[in-house]
Amino acid sequence: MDHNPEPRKTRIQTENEARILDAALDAFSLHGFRGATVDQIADGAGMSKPNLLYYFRRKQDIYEALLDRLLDTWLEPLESLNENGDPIPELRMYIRRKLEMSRDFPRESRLFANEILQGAPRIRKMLETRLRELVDEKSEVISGWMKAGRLNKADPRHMLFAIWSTTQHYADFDVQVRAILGPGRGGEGRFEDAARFLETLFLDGLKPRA
Amino acid sequence: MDHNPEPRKTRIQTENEARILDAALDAFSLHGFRGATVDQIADGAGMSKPNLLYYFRRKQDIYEALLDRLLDTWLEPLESLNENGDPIPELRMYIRRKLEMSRDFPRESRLFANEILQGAPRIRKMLETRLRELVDEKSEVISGWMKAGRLNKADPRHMLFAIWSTTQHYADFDVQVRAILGPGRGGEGRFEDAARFLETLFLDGLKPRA
DNA sequence: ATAGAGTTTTATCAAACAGTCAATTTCCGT
DNA sequence: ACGGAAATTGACTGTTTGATAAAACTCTAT
Repeated sequence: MDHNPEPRKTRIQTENEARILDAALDAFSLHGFRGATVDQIADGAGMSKPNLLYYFRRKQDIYEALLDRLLDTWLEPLESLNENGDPIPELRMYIRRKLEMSRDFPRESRLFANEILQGAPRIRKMLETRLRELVDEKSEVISGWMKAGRLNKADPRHMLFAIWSTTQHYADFDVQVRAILGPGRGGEGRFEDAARFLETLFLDGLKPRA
Repeated sequence: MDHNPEPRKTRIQTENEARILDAALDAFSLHGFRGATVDQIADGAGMSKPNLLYYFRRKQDIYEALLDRLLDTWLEPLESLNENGDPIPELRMYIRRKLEMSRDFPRESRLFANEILQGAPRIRKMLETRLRELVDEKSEVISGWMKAGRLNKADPRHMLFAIWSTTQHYADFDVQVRAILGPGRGGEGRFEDAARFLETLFLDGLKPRA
């Protein structure tokens, strides 16, 4: 009755798939799906193109495997926004974690940015279902906090957009950020500066209290 | 003595260059430099590929002409930030204008986003010189406002990053924004909702006043 | 050690690609 | 209306690209 539902992976298979996906992340995050080439990925993974295509039969398969694999990681911080926590620390934590993801996984951020920039042809469905439901759910939570007077009243969805955009900016626009901050301010400390600024912005805003 | 410094442009030349640049903006903003093809652009411009290449000899020339042409437009709102104005209205105006640019020129925004995402190989120099100097100058203005107690103290450069990222998000991540807001909230009104939210965020923040 | 699955390589293909060229057609000032 | 400049076209080139086939090699469980 066992019709071989999950072919067991060999050591080599596991290793090579990992190398391929890593090289593919480099290529796709930098050039987008169309701009990246299989040769480039094979080169980065240190193997011949036909050998790469032995593991992933089509270029598209590599790309989709990457997106699949990264999706959960990407949404996890929002998923763990806790309705029963204090709004301010919850928000602070969410912003901090999103910023850390930009610092630690910039390629992943750029991969998603590229995909969405190009019209999200391969994850449109996911955006309209899974992501939308998650945002709907968490928007209710935030809305509840606002109605209880524990947060200023504002559109919770646009609030999430603002958190995403400001934090992901440090991965997606890294080149620009570093060009502007220069070698001094643009070093490793830039993420702490960003964290400090974003905390001020999201909690207090910029208008001095009268 | 006249060694033909600026060959006069004919009517057809003017028209065709405009059509090409428009079609190129479609293509490059959606697929990036490497992902867009000359055939695609020629098709969009309604002419044959050799004819297109009669006006721009290389693909790269079209791309660079686009970037050149759009740069001034793109930086203009920041350039017109007025040191002698009131900080709050100045900020409000700047955010509003940047948001309007996302609404009215989403392709231009995506073109720059693509270029920077891909490491800014063709505008790196400009980022490190012209843009950086502009930001330095305006950061001083903002810093002055903060020192005078007319704005909360915060890093002015990261403040600009926040304004850029939140406003451009509505152009660059438009697909995602619309997927999440749905047909109801995602209609034309989304920019007014965004404007309202961003004003609340940047001026008051989210923490209720004690 | 060996058989067979698993892996890698060489050789190759057709399509897509950026760009060229010579020949033709259209435009426009006189 | 006409002559020369400007514009357009079809046919083509060399290269890159994604993908395939089959042969050769390597690993591993027995």
